[in-house]
Amino acid sequence: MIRQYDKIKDMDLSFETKLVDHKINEMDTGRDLTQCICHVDMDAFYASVEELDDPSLKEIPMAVGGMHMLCTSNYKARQFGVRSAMPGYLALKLCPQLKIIPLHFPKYRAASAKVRAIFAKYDPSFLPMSLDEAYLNLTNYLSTSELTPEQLVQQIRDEIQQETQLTASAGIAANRMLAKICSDFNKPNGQYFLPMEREAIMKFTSNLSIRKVSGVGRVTERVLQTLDVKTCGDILHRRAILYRLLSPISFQFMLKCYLGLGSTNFNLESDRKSISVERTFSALSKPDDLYRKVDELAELLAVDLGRNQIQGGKTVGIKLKLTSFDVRVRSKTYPSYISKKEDIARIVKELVQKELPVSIRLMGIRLSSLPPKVDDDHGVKKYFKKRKNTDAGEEQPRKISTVPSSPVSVLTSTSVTPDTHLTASIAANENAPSIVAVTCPICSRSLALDNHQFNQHLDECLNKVTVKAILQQQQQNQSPPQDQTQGRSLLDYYR
DNA sequence: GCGGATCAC
DNA sequence: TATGGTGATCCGC
Ligand SMILES: Nc1ccn([C@H]2C[C@H](O)[C@@H](COP(=O)(O)OP(=O)(O)OP(=O)(O)O)O2)c(=O)n1
Ligand SMILES: [Mg+2]
Repeated sequence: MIRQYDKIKDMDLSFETKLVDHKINEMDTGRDLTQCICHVDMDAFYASVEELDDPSLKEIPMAVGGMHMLCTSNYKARQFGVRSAMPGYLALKLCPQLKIIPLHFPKYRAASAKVRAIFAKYDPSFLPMSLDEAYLNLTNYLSTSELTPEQLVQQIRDEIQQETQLTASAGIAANRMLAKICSDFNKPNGQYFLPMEREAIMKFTSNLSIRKVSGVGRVTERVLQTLDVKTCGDILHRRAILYRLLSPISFQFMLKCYLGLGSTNFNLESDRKSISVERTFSALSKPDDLYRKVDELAELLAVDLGRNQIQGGKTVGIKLKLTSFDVRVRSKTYPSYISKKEDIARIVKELVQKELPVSIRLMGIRLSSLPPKVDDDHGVKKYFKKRKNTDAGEEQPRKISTVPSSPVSVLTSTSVTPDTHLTASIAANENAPSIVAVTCPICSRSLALDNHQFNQHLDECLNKVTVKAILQQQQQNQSPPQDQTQGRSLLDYYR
């Protein structure tokens, strides 16, 4: 894609610009500002639930999880850089006083149920995204009430606090994408209202970091940064380039970011497409050990199948994470549904066997191509679709990639290089493959990287300011001849 | 349909 | 000592 970019960047793209402008105009005109969408997100959820049972935890840095992995942390701990999905033992290096509390899922489920009961009062069709998070469409409720959106959401949050002693943050806006971002604006224990008006929305997005948009993760952020796109507003300046470089789906998603468009309706009860189970363990490589794992996982998966009343799946897949952390996925599709644990185990073992020899730290098994959901609703009713939502291609961000063959490249000729997946092409097409030994000015590690890799490394280092500041502080404070390995491993984690 | 990858939570 | 688990989507074959 970099190569494509180099080729395109100096071309005259007035034609593309005109075409894109027309599309933008179309989308802008179709904007739906009639709905009032609210995103509610509980604050430091698991940690806050733990603080209910032990209020002394509120005063100290605390995280929930184990030495292997933390699920979340309270806000005191976040000041030290302790976050979700961080190994506990590394978090302890950032914050030696950190107290780690084991997970208590039944408590989180109970708290979640209370919160959801409140959601249901204001929107019976609310859309839960996880135990601690949901979207509500408040349009109907507001039409029967004198309250302003802000007053109503304040009331909902008050009610949550009364019922659970837990605090929530909320965002109110014209669609899900915006409401989600707004809920983060005044977190914790706050709310933000973005008026359902075009001007307010355009002002809001113009300066908004693209990374705030759900669906734009670390990788996508970096790629867009390469194209000088840091905010949603930047998308307009680079619209022609983006049109040429991105797939139609990705480009459409970018325009939606620029315009602040998003879905307003909730596709409840969409069919599940796969069911899986995976486990991490200390390294295994002996075939007998691997096959024993297969049996354990097949048993778990079979139970889960029954619990969810799923007949089976036609596609059986495995996932192996090597001790190098490389991941391999393999799958095979059959003409009939697989469901018995013995059948699952047999097929999975065949798939595993082909990968031998391997040394792995994780094994996962998965069934997909599941049967269409059984409606326990009999009779002809089901033939009259309860179509609450006819949105085709609704909320599909993800996967920035090169456009297969843009309309223009068809005109301009020649089968250009087969466009590869974005990340692959960045690695492969990097114009200066010369690997150079350099020393990172931030983490002081010597690195053997090409130019692009080095820049990525710098980005990472700069993104982790909090972590590094604390690390350096610790290195200074502690006796000089100390764990070189500890500092290194922590930085490796943020590679 | 397959495999790699990204993303949310 | 120690770097999770589940499900979805997208891309290019
Ligand atoms: N990678 C992750 C992210 C989150 N969670 C769990 C723990 C969180 O408590 C819960 C909710 O996720 P959030 O992203 O909403 O994080 P918190 O609610 O903990 O914090 P906050 O919303 O205040 O930022 O999901 C997890 O297990 N693994
Ligand atoms: Mg939360």
